[in-house]
Amino acid sequence: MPRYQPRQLEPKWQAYWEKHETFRTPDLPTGPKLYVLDMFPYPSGDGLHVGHPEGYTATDIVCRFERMRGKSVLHPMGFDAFGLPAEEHAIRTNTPPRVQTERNIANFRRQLKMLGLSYDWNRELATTDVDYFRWTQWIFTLLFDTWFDDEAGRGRPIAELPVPSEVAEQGEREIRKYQDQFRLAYQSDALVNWCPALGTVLANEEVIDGKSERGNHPVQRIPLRQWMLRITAYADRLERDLELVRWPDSTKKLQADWIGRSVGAEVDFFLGSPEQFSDWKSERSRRGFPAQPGADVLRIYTTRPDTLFGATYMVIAPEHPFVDRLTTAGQRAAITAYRERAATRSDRERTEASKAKTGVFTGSHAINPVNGQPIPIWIADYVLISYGTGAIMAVPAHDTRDFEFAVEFHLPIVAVVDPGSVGEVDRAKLLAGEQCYAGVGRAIHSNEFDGMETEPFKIRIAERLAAEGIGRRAVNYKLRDWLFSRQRFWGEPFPILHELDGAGQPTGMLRAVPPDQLPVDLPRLDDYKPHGRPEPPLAKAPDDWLYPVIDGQRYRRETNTMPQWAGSCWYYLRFIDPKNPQAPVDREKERVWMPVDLYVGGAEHAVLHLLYARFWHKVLYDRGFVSTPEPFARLVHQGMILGEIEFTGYQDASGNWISASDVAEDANGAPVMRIKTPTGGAATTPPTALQARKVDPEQVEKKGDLFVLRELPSIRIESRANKMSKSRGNVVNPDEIVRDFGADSLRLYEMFMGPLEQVKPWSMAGVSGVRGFLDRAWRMIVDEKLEAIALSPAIDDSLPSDAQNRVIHKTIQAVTRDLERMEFNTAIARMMEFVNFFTKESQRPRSAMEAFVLLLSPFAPHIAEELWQLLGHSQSLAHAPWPPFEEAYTRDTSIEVPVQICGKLRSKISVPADCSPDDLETAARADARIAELLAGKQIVKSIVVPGRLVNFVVK
RNA sequence: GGCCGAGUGGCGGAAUGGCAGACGCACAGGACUUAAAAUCCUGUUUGGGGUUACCCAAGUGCGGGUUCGAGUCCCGCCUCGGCUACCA
Repeated sequence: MPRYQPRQLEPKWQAYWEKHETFRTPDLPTGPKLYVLDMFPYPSGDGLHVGHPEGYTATDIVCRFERMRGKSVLHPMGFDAFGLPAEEHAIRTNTPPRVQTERNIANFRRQLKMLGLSYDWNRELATTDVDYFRWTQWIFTLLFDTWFDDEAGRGRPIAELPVPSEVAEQGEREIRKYQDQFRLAYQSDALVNWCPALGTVLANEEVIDGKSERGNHPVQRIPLRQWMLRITAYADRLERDLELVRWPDSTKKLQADWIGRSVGAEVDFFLGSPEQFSDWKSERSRRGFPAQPGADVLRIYTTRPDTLFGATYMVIAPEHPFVDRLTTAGQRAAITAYRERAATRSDRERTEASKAKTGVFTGSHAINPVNGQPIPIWIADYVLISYGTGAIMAVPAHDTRDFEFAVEFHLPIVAVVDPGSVGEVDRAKLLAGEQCYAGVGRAIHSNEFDGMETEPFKIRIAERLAAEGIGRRAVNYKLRDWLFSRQRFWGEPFPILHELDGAGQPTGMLRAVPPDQLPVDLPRLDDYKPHGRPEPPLAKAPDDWLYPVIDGQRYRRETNTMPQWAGSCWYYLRFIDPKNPQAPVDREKERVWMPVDLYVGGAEHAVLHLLYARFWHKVLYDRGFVSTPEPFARLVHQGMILGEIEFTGYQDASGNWISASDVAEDANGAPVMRIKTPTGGAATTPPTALQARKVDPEQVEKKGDLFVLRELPSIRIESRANKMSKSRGNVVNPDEIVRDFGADSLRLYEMFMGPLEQVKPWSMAGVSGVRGFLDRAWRMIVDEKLEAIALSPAIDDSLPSDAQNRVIHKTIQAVTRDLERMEFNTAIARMMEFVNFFTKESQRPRSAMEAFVLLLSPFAPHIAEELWQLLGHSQSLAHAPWPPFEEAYTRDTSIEVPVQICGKLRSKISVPADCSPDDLETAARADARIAELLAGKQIVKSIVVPGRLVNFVVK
C-alpha cells in the first residue's frame, strides 16, 4: 500500500478527533486563553465555496499552533441561517423554511468536517435555533428597555429616564408614550425601500442602483411603520472606540467614513420681510438661539460657516415640511410636479440624472442673517431630508454641487474665499464666478472678517452667531438609525405586543414580551407567500399565536421580523456558553473569554455586520452584561479567491479578431468596438457588438507587457482572473478538490497561494504542486515500496549531524515566526526546503522527523497525525508541545558577505559570522577580484555593515 | 467623482533600505523503464561576450528625488481591482 492516500487517512483522523473530543474546549480556560473566531457562513444551497476554507484554514492553523503552545483555545463554528433564499424556497415548494435550512446546514457541517477544522462542535449553533433566537429576542427587549443618556454618554434603563412633571401629571399612559420616544428600539413612519417582487422592505444597503441586491428587482419608496434602532446615539462612541481595536486601517477608515461625523454650525435664516429683519435680530440677541426652530426661520446646517457671506440662495429637500408654506401661488404647479417626481423617482434614476442638477424655485426668499440680503429658496433633490436639517445655504463659489446648480439655473455666484496661489485654481475665474473652489484660504467680501484664514474664521463666526442667537455649533453624522424590521416570515419574531382595546383596535400602547415567556417561536403557516402588500406574512398566523392574552389584557403580536443582521450581532457571545438556559451568556465565562482575540472574515462585512455587532455590544456593555467595550480585539480580512486566469479575445460578427485595445464596454458591460471620435463628438451609430472568446494559452504569447495572439501578433488578448461565478462557470468546488487531492492539500494550497489578505487567482496546477510536497514528505518518512506500513529505512535514532541541526532549527525558527505573523505561505516554503534537504539525506534522525511532523501539523493535520503515529506515538499530536529551536543552530559560523564597489556587486567573501567590521573590511580588500578593481582608485568612503555587506565608494 | 488596495520571470509569489526572483507551478534536457506514468537529477529574468569554469550590461508599471546603496522611503503620473457615491 503505503503510498500517501488522503482518502483513507483523512476520514480516519476526523473520526478519531470526534471520538476523543480532541478539540473540546473547557467551560473556563485552563491556561492563557485565546478566542479565535471565523465569520460564520450563511448555509446556502450551493454548499461551501473555496473562499470559505481560506479564512477557516488560517484560523484553524493559528488555533492548532497555539494549542500546542499551551493556550486554551476557543474555536467555535455556527450558521447564520435566517435569510431570503430559504424563504423563497419555502414559497416555491410550500415547505417550512426550517426544513431546507436544516438540510443546508447538514451539508455545510459535513463539508466543514471534511476539511479537518478543529472546531469544538459541541458549541455549534444556528441563528435559527429557537434556543438561540430566544436570546436574540431577549437582547431586543433590552434595547427596547434602554434610552441613551447624552450627558452620561451611555445607555440606561428606561425606568431611569427623567420624565418632565407636566407629563408625569397626566398619568401612566402618557409616561409610557413619553418613554417610547427615547427607547433605543422605537417605531417610526419611515420612507422605506419597498420591493414588490420580494414582498418586503429592504434596508438602504440592500438596495443597489434602485434594484434589490438579491434578485435585482425594482424598488419603490413608500412610507411605512417600521422598527428602528437608535444606532446614531452611539455614533460618537462607535467612531472613537475604533482606537481600541487592532483592525486593518482601511476597515477602520471605512467605518469612520460610514459614521461620517462632521462638525459645523446650524444657522437660522429669517423668513419674514426685510423690514422685520432688524426686529427679529434684536429679539434673537435677547432671547438666544431656540432649541427647536420656529415657523419664522429656515434652519440650515453647514460645515463652512465661514462662507455665509457667499450664500446666494437656499435649497430645501422636496420632502421638507416648509415646502407648502414657502410655495407661492405662481410656483405651486411646478413645485407639486417636482415633488411628485422626486417621490416616485428611484435612487437609480437619481443616480443616472446626477450629472444634471434639477430643482424648482419656491417663490419665497429668506434673509441671510450676516448681511441682511434676501436670497431665493429653491427645492431640489440634491438636498436630502434625512441629513442635517434638510435645508442648506448654497454657496456656489465654494461647493461643487451648489456651483453646478447655480450654473444650471443662472443663480449668482459670489467668491468669499481667496485661495491665494493654490495649484490648480484659476483665481481670476473663481472671482468671476466661473470656477468653484472648495478648499481653504483667506476671507474676502465678508465685511469685517476679510483677511481671516478659514479655520480661525469658522471659530470666530460661530462665536458671533451664538452671541447673536442666530446659530450654534452642531455635529452631524452620515450614519442613520438602523431600519430593523422586515416584512418576511423567516426571521426572528419581534418580542413585542400591541395592546388592543375592547373593539380589538390597537391603543398605541406597547409592551415587550416578559422574559419568562420568551422565546416567541414562529408559527406554522399554511403557506409562506408574501401577499404583495407591505404587510408581513405573520399576519396570516393562527389567532392563538397572533392574539395572546396576558394578565387579562388582549394583545396583537408584532408581525414584522428582524433582519438577517440580528442573529450575527451577538453569536460570538453565545459560543462562550451555548447551552445556558438562564442568560445569553454566563457573566463569569464572558469575563474570562472575551474579547475575541482574532476575528477573520471577508472585507464585504467591513461596515455593516461589524458596525451593528459593535453597537449591540456597547448596549450590552452599558447595561452590564458584557465586560469589554469592544467585541473584536483583532480583525483580519482574507482576500478574495478568483477563478483561474483566463485569456480572452474578441471577435466581430464575421469572426475577425479585434484587438483588446479596441474593445470597450457598453452600458450593460457587454463588449463592443471602441468608438474612435477624434473630435470627441458623440457617435451617431451604435457601437458594433463583439463576442468574447476564451483563448487557449497555447495560442497566446507575451509581447512586452501585453499578451497577443501567436498567429496574429497585432491582436491583443486580455489576461485576467475573474470573480468566481456560476454564470462564468469558473467556480471551484471544495468537494472535488478534497476528492481529487485531499483536504490537507486544499488547506495547504489555500495557504500557499499568497498572503492571506491578498486577492489571488485559483490554479489547479498549484493544488497538485502542494500535493506533490505532501507526497514527498510522506516518502521522506514512510517506505512506500513495502506492502505493510513501515518507516523509511533511512530513519534511525541517531543524533542529527551539525548540518542537519542547522536545517532543523532554522526551519523551526522560521515556521514559528511566520505563524506568529500569520504569514503562512512562507512558512510552507520553509517546510518544503526542509523536505528537499532531508530527502537527500541517507540518514534521517527520528527526532528531526518528529519535529517536522509537529511543524506540519497545523497546516496538514491528517497526514501529520498519521506520520506521528507511524513514528511511534499512541496519542494525537494536537496537544503535543510545539518544538523549540536552539538559537545556536540558527546562526551560521561562517557567512558569505557581498562586496560592492559604488553599490554594484563585485565579489563575495566568506568570513566568520562574528567578524568585526575592521576584519570584514580587511577581508574585502584582500579579495583578489576586489583588490584588482580597487587598484589605482581612490577610496572615498567604505561602508561596512557587519554580517551584511561591504561597499567601497571610489573615484 | 471619492476612498482603499495592488503592479516583480511564462504563472502564483519571496525579499528588517544591503547578493532581486526564496518556495511552488509550468517548460526543457537527462536518469530509471521494453514503454508510459510515477520518481529522481540538472537547467530556465533579458540582452551581449566566452571553449568551459565564467564575464559584462540592463532589469521590480512610468518619470523624478533622498541615499554609499531603493522592489522597499518621498513627490508626481499610468494601469488594474475592490468599496462607495449629491451627507451641505
